[in-house]
Amino acid sequence: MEPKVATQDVRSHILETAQVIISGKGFSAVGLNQILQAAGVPKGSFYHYFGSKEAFGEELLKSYFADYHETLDAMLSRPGLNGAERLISYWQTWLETQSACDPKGKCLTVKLAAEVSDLSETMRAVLARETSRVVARLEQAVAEGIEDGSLPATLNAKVTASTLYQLWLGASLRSKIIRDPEPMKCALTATKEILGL
Amino acid sequence: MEPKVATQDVRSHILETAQVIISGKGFSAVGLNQILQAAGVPKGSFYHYFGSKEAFGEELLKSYFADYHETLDAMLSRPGLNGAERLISYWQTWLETQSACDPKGKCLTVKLAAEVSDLSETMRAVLARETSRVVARLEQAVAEGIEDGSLPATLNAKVTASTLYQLWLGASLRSKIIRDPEPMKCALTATKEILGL
DNA sequence: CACACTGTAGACGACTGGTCTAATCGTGTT
DNA sequence: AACACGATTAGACCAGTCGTCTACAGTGTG
Repeated sequence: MEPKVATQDVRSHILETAQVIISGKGFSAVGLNQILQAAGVPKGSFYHYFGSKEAFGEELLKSYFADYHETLDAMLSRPGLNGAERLISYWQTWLETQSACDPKGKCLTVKLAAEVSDLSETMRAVLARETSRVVARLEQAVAEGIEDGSLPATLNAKVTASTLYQLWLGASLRSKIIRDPEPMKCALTATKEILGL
Repeated sequence: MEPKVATQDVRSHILETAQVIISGKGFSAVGLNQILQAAGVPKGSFYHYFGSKEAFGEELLKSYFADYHETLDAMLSRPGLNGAERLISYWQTWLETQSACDPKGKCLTVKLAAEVSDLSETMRAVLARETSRVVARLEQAVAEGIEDGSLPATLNAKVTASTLYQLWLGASLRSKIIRDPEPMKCALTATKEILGL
């Protein structure tokens, strides 16, 4: 017998299970059945926790980004490093997690952005809002790097953050296509170049 | 009554119709019925021309890239411009076509890469091969720019081409998410920067 | 005319999709 | 012990999926 879990945990358990599956197969291509079967939750329960598949997708993204922001902020606040080093450590981590096979760490933005943006307005809105927050946090980090002198003062923090985020989004996409981390390595080189390092 | 069309045209007609629909809704989310109804072609014909939905997807990508390579090559061969100008004109065009509403011009790579890469090995292979050809053509263009002196000789053609392609892939993705061409404008600025213009 | 062949036509099968209603379960109160 | 009531679930539901299959139209050839 499975250990009994509190009600809120069922919800999170569905979300966690789904994240792994969906980050692999996408949103439309995955049925509720598959997710619920994997989670060991009966189909009837789904609509007790979520209003619809779309609402569920929204929650999935929200919970994913909640984690993401936390990790991101931790990395960009790490003491003992200057601004430039903190930024590079972030992208170094990106490279590593996205190269690894572990589906748990795969980026949902890369996987779902194109598919979901034309499919669900609410899900797109979550992606828009949350990725903007990521870029804003990166912008802050760039500004800090300029402040502490580890980055050239000639940089425009906003544009630089945007550019780098886009570069890495695209690099991840291309790595996905060719099944090789080389594009992300290339992106890391370019990142250092752009940051004047 | 519809005008009678030659047999080969039915095949292309299906492909053209599908491209518009799929570049909007994605691959998994679109059913054969929808495509065939829009094209005015019965289901029986579909399986006469294509072995399966997946095989069809492969052909769709191939035909898309056939056009793409042609346009790309035309743009990067245009006489009267130096290497740098030809490159910029390509990205200027990218910005315009992807900002426009016309679904006919939407980039299938941006739309399908993430979805398809984990869904169909054969479709992924087409994407891998064809995007590599695009990058190779860009690399050649960068090399020409260095040759004719319109680009700095310090550039590494291969890395630069890769980086720029990835940057634009990501910029398009982010523009899709936030429904605003601003990321691509930012990419254009960054492109000029990277090219030393 | 008879035949073969290419392509059209769409009904059909087996199955899966998301959704919802109606019943069951669990727990706390009387 | 009996009840009530919300939390949870089983399973029906139908629309839609891809793919198959048979029937047939049109054309060119012998």
